[in-house]
Amino acid sequence: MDAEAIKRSLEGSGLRCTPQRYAVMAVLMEQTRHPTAAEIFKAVNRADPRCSRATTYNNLRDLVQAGLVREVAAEGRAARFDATGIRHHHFICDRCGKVEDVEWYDVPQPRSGSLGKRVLRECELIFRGLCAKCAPRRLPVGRNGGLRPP
Amino acid sequence: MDAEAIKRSLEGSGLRCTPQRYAVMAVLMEQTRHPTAAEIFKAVNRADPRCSRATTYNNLRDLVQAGLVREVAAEGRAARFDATGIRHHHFICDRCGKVEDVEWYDVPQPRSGSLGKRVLRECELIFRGLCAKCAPRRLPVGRNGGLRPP
DNA sequence: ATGTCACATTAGATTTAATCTAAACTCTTC
DNA sequence: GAAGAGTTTAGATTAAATCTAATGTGACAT
Repeated sequence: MDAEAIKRSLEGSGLRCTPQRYAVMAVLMEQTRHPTAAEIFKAVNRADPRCSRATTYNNLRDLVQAGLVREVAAEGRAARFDATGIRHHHFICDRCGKVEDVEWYDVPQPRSGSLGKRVLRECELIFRGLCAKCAPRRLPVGRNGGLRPP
Repeated sequence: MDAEAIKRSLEGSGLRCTPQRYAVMAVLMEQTRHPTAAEIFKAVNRADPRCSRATTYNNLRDLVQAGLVREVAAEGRAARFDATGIRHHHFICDRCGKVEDVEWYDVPQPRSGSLGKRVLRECELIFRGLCAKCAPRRLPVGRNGGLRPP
């Protein structure tokens, strides 16, 4: 995505396009994987050493609130983020913890009643296993994770 | 689950049934929700004030390694755990962050090819929205935004 | 242009979660 | 009862995230 588009999407959400905010957004969009907040800070701070940690975290919070960025559910202690506009599922590597995108497809709704009084907004799939990089070294001793055969 | 069953499942996995290990397991099994490591430590430590933090974390790690407990994928910085009895999906509340179980059902596999060289072990669904407690009020995250409750 | 006000940013301190360390304890087996 | 693997402990340490209080910036009404 080009600079203008980032600028427009920020301002469309009522956020000023400051250099720091822009940098956070740009780092997130050029990544295919989902960096942690700390990684984003390092990348932004490397590009402009005057950008502080608090600003990165504040901007991340603001971007999530504005809906331009999502926090990704994953194990591990560091929050991971995701700015891609396209819907996708996630694949988490058992071995290295990386979070990758998996092409989107629709998922059947839960049996009516099993959600009770809850209000459903969205749902996504989390796949687990070994990523392309970790897979060749050793095959897992896994059980079938409830997958329906094709 | 009763005490004997916990003891047996620990020993079946090659883990000694120590009072501390037992306590961690018991706390996890009596919870319908998925406590964070810190909450588990507090609960175990309240029951037996002599149980240290490191032991709780060690035991949690050992139990996950033995496959008796799973770490649950969720936003937020604290690891959440789940004594894997029955398979289930997860519902995460947008407002209060609680993680609840949703009845299990099988999920269709991704289109062949979209996983590439990755090795799939399991998959689960993550639903997002408002939990039964938060749904009726529709208030912003955190505190009451100055509105009088209904 | 200048004063003002809301929004942003900053360095550094603080809080919180998790992990590490080194010593001590406890079973089990010989 | 000595040896040794496996556990536990208190406290120190690391790492991530957040808070604080001061400062900077830009829009805009006067």
